[in-house]
Amino acid sequence: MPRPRKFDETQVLELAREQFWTTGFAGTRMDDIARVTGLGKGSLYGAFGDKEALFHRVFDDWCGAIVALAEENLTGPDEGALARLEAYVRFVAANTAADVGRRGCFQAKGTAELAASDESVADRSATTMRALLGLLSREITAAQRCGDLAPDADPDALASLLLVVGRGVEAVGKAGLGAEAVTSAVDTALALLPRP
Amino acid sequence: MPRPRKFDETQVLELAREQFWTTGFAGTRMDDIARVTGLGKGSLYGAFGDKEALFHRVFDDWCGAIVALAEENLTGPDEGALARLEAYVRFVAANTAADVGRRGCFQAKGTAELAASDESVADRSATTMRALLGLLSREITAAQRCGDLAPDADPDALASLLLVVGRGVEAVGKAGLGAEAVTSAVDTALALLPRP
DNA sequence: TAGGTTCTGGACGATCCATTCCAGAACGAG
DNA sequence: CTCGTTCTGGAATGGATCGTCCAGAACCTA
Repeated sequence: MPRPRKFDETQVLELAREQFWTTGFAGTRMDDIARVTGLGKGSLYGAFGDKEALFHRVFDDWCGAIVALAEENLTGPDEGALARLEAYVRFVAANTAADVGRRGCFQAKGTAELAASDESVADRSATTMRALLGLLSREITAAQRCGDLAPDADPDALASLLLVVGRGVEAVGKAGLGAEAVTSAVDTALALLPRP
Repeated sequence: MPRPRKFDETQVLELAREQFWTTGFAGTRMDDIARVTGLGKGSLYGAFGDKEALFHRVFDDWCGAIVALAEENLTGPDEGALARLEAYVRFVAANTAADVGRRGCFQAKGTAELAASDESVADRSATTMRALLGLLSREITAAQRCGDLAPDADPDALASLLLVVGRGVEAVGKAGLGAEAVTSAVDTALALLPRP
């Protein structure tokens, strides 16, 4: 009869993610993961496979969470679409502005470190970008339907811009540009959206 | 009488940078640097100090080059300011669109990996962002003077937006979003700049 | 040519690190 | 309570890696 595991997998994965987020894939040792989770390495390897498998696991989970959060925030009646778009982009910017330790986004950092050499990370990142683009485009189309955005504007183009702005503020925030410039860029981008 | 060095320092630094660019700081071994430069480790350590010192050297040089290139492209008579701004942002996007290996920008990747833990990298990144912001703002002001951009628009806000767009396209390109979306975002951003 | 000084490269030492191993413990069915 | 099975943790293994060391070579002046 199998003995059940003693630890909470969800919590262990969260702690592992935080460590990978802070020190990157190559810069994190399995001893670090063991220390922050309180588990022995035998348990970590038994439960999650090797270091790479664990990283893929937490990275995939995080990418999924990002998309789920965007979907949650970018769904509703047409009338509220523009407000939701603005709130979402401001939310992304606020996260960056609040990031005084300049840790940056886990998804962006994992991508920066590994996308060129790890196909799994590369694919997952691309899938995530396309999903976010799709959600933004859908919401822009909704805003256009109820007359809050210019009906002749290309929704995919505007979606690309908003995605790029979201990712750009994360990048410049991580690089050390002040919160004021970050907020300013977002306000400007939103103010420039074409109205009817 | 001192014996001159046998190797070309500039070339060695360039090769070292390429290796750090490809595999990151933690993911690069000094043996890798030795291999791609053709030097022994005794020579590397003798000439450049330790691994961290070498990384700082090539990172600082690269940040300087980025700013110098931007300054070169964002200088001239007022009449050409808007064209230079557009060309510069398109140039940044074109680099991203052409990056099929998804290597991304060395400065962005170094920042992503190390800014949270390495003060020297953090400072250099912040300085670079501020310099780029200043150059963009100056050029926007020039475009406003000759009537190509709305004179009442806040140049710093527009500069923040263009910087964020430049960094954002690099981030989404690295993440795997297609060249079409990248180009689209840039075209849209430039099209939305406020004209008189 | 000789000699003083510096450069060179790769073996080496010390430490690091991913992963395995296994004795002991925990679990639950019979 | 017993016993079969799985879990656990941390020592051990084997290889990795940073940085040092030093014999030999290269350089250049006298």
